[in-house]
Formats: sequence, structure tokens, C-alpha cells
Amino acid sequence: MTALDNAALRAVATAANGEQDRRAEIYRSAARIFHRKGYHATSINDIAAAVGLTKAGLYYYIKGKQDLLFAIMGFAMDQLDEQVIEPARRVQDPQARLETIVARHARLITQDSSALTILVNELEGLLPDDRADIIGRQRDYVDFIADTLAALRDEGKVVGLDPTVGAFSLVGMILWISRWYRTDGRLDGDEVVAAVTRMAISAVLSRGDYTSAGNPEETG
Amino acid sequence: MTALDNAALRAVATAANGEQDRRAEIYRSAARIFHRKGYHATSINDIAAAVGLTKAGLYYYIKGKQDLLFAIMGFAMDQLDEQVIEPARRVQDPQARLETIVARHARLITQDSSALTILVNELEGLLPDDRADIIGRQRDYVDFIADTLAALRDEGKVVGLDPTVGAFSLVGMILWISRWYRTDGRLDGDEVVAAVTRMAISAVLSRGDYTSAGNPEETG
DNA sequence: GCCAACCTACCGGGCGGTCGGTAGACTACT
DNA sequence: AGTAGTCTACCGACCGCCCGGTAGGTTGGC
Repeated sequence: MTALDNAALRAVATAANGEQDRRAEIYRSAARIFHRKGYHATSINDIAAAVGLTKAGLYYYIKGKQDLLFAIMGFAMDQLDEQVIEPARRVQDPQARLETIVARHARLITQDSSALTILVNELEGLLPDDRADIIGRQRDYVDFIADTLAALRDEGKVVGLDPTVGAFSLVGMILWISRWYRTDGRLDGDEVVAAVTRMAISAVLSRGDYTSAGNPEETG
Repeated sequence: MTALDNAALRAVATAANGEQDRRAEIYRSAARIFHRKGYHATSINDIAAAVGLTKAGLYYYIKGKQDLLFAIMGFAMDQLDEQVIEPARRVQDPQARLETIVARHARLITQDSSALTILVNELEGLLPDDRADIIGRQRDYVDFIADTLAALRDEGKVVGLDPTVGAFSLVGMILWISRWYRTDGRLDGDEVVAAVTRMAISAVLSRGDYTSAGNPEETG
């Protein structure tokens, strides 16, 4: 029964896909499950079952649970490099560049948040060397945004905002999308991306007439 | 040796504290470790060792790992209710109320982010009933912010921003603080709170002269 | 003598990971 | 055409370890 089902599924999969992207299917499934349950709460058996293999069978394709995690995070970081950082680097005007960063990052998340969310939530599951690698790449990304904010400050468009704090805050706003955005929700992906991008730009650009509403009790 | 050390530590602790806030010390330690390593990666032994007990000794005070987590999250949610929501409810003016929410929530995080961070990161470690409880209280909080944004929209201070998206985005910005803020960093807690509050308000308030910098390549 | 506040020793179970296979497709040689 | 060998893609069974949790003490202060 189960053997037959598995054989049937495998036949379909083989027909649909090429032949050796079975490994890709494993990474995709693992990312989905890590995203849903968390790295530590996910067992190798969970992943094996999700791709129709036994645990031992799965180990034919992967080296271990930690390598699986590192590979997923590396993939996510590559996505960020290729789909966000590189395109944004080609935009000269700082404000347009910032819009590119936010919009592209947000769009990646609305399209498939698994790997990108794991990237920020499961750092402590990595081996020290791997963690250092990923953290370094993440810091580069934040620095890139901070540099863009510094350029806006030099243009006079941003006043009184620490570029690093600004960069972190924007990143937080963007990453949080994966926690509340639902594909079948009231707004579609493009609307969410547009709304968040508008907020992000508005958050950093100075407005000449800004004044606090004042808050008498906010002193203790 | 170890027994002596433990006894010494206990003596000091007993002298310093009252008598039955040993339980509070356990919750505080557990929150700190859950925050650092994550719930699933933390063993009962880790917590026991941190408070100078054996595992069995720890079970004299707690009912189980899951109850410990739920208690911590409940405590964090209580903090949010008492230190953020209730004070903000007493502020009538919508903009001042939003400033109160952001500033107070951000300040809680810069002061001690453990419980509040666990509150958002370890939901899937809870039993279904407990999870439903916490999620409900979290939703109430987001709705409270969204209502405040809706009030600002009615005043004409916010234009074209979906209150729910706005609320989620602000929450994301605030929660992310716990990931980058360091007590010994360049900026102190008050500066961070002020900067984030200013950004949050600026993010939602409309500016008459806003125009996108335009982004030709951002169409595919 | 009693009770709060612990301890040592243990339990069943699930974990990541490995070992020794083997069915079957595909070649290689006769 | 037959058959021996080889390699890919898996599986069942197992390992040692550590987990959350418990049973049954022991001890020291009242």
C-alpha cells in the first residue's frame, strides 16, 4: 500500500521534474517545515516523511541536519544578494535605491518567506563557523541600507536619524511581514509591498513641519 | 565542592531576597535562557543548573516545561497590558496615544527583552489552548494600535494607509529592537526609544509633499 | 516529629545518525 | 541473447545519547 503509493508518487515526480532536483525538493520541503515548526522542533523524520523517504534514505542526499539548515540559509542569503542588493546597487539616486531595497525585499517575503524567515530566526541552530558566515553577510546588508540612509542625509532628505537605527528599524518592519501576511488575506502581495514601501520611505524622510503631539505623562 | 558552592550561593540569594521569590528567580532565569537559546534548544537541566538546582529539585517549583513557557508568556503579556496598553488607553489624543504605545513598548524591550521576545518567537512551543489564549491577547494589542491609526485617519493625519498593515509594521519595527539593541552599544536605551518613536510616527503621518523618487526598473 | 526543600537514581521514548544490506537499471563482455 | 558486474537510490534495524518527567528517599529547620 504505502510502497505502492510511494512508487506512484515517485513516478509522477520523476515525470514532472527532471531527475536530480530531488535534492532541491528536499531543501524546499525542509525549509517549509523549519519555517512552520522551527528548526529544533523539526525532526529528520519529519523531513524524510514529507518527501516520501525514510530517515536513512534521506541521508543519501544530505550530510546532516545542521548542513541542511546552513544550506537553506545560504540559499536565502543568495536570494537577498541577487534579488535585492545587486539590483539596488545599480540604482544611483539614494531615495530610489532605498525604495528598491524595501520593495524587492518585501516582495521576496510575500512570494515565499520560508528561507528568508529561517535566515533570521534560526541563527543559533548553526555551528559557530557557519553562524559567523551568515551573520557577516547579514551585517553587510544592514550596512548597505545604513549607507543609503547616510547618502540621503547628505542630500538633506533625512535629518536627525541615526543611519544604523534607521536601517535596523526598516529591516524589522520588512521581516515582520512574514508573520502577518497571508496569501489568501484581504490584501494581495503587491498591495502589501506598496504599503510597506510607502511607510518605510515616510519613516526616514524628514518633514519640515514635524512636531510631537506631546505626551505629558511620558517622563518616568 | 559543588555542594558547598551551591550552598554558598543559596545563602547569598536567601539573604538578598525575601524567601519565596525563589520561584520568581526560576522564571527569570528560564526566560533569559529561552531567550538566548530558544525554547526547544533549552533543556530543563539548563534551567535547573542556572538556578543551582538539580532537575528533580526544579520540579518542586514548576509543573513542567510547557507551563513554564506559558507562565513566561503570560507574564510578558501582563507587562504589555499594564505598562503599555492601559497607560495608552488613558491618552485621548490619537497621535499622543500612538507615541505612548510605541515609546512604552520600545522602552520595555530596551529594559529587558527576554519575556517579550519569547512572547513572539516561541508561540509554537505552547499547547493549543495556551497558544490560542496568547494569540488572542496579541491580536487585541494589534487591534488597539490599528484603532488608534483609524482615529488618526479620521482626523486627516493619516491618509491612504491601511490601519492593520500600519499596526503590524510598527509592531515589527518595535519588536526588532531586541535583535540589535545592546545595553553597551553606542546609543543608550532612551536614545533608541526616542529614535524609534520618531520613525514610527513619521511612518504613519501623511506629508503633503510626498512623492516617490520613482523607480523605473521596479515593474517586473 | 513533621514538613518544606531538596537529592540520587531511574524510566520510556525520541532524537540524530550509521550500518549493512538490496532491488533494479544500466553497462560490458562473451 | 545471456549473464556477470557495477552503481544509484533507497530501506529496516539498530546505536548511544539525552530528553522531560517521576519515585522514593534524605536533610535541616521549626
